[in-house]
Amino acid sequence: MFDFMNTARAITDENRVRILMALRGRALCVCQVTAFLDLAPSTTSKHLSVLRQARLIEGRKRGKWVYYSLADQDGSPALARKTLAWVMESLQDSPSIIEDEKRIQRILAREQKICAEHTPMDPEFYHSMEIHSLVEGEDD
Amino acid sequence: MFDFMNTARAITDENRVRILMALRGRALCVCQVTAFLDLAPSTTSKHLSVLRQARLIEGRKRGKWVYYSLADQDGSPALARKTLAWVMESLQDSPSIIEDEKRIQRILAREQKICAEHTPMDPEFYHSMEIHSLVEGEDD
DNA sequence: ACTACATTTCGTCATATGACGAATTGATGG
DNA sequence: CCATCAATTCGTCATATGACGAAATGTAGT
Repeated sequence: MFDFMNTARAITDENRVRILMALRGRALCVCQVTAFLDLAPSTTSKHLSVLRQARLIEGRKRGKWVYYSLADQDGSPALARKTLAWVMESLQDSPSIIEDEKRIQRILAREQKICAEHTPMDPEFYHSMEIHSLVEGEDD
Repeated sequence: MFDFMNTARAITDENRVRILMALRGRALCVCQVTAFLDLAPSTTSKHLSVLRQARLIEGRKRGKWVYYSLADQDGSPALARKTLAWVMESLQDSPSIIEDEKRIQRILAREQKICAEHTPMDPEFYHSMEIHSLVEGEDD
């Protein structure tokens, strides 16, 4: 019950739900999520922390940046997997989520012009271009 | 998105989740739910109102009493159905929920001694006597 | 070591939420 | 009609939550 309520509370906030949907099929670092949500970095960080504690997302450090992605299909508890499936299924056609996706695309494009290093380029990290194969390697 | 957040917020409260689980397979009136949760009637009423607005439960008036049951499989929106399925599936083995079930049984037994009319008896109302019939349809 | 930048932690503040009791509404039955 | 009981609505209060900025932490490059 505790775990369930913890998970339920994690998806109570609209910005956190937007983060989950934004992470479909890719990893984003905190500053990208911050730009996306247009919040203070500290606020974004807190949201990510809540989602991580609920085991809905995972963070991987890469140099200065921490990249967050949806929790691994296999490694995460059943509750987290079912919750993600429920959220994705419920919102994939939501107009505001589709708008968000466009917004993310713009942010990613802009970032690549300004600062190429920002997007991690090794294919090892990048098999998350499709929704199915979310970040696989696990080393910390 | 609005509907989704509304639904998500509805299941953020532990007492509301307990209500949903308590209503598996039966209808309960407000005073029974109140006894079950050990809350003030006004508080229970508010919780039920939130759940009903999220289309997760339905209320039917019977004389002085209002009986609440889980939302009908067919009549309710897909979001509500999926949400209920997710909650039921996630919590059906939870120890605290099993304890709750015992508590409900005690309340129902006691009530039947004191006031037999309290439990509605026509089969038309009782479409939900089994737990299974509520949770099983999970395809769309 | 020093600087720059990304991220996190912490303290604070405004608002949202859940609890209650009092008062209201609605139905039953004397 | 009036009393009674179930349920709801409303006002209030304490606490939880999400927002921010300031400060701390961590990493890379000079």
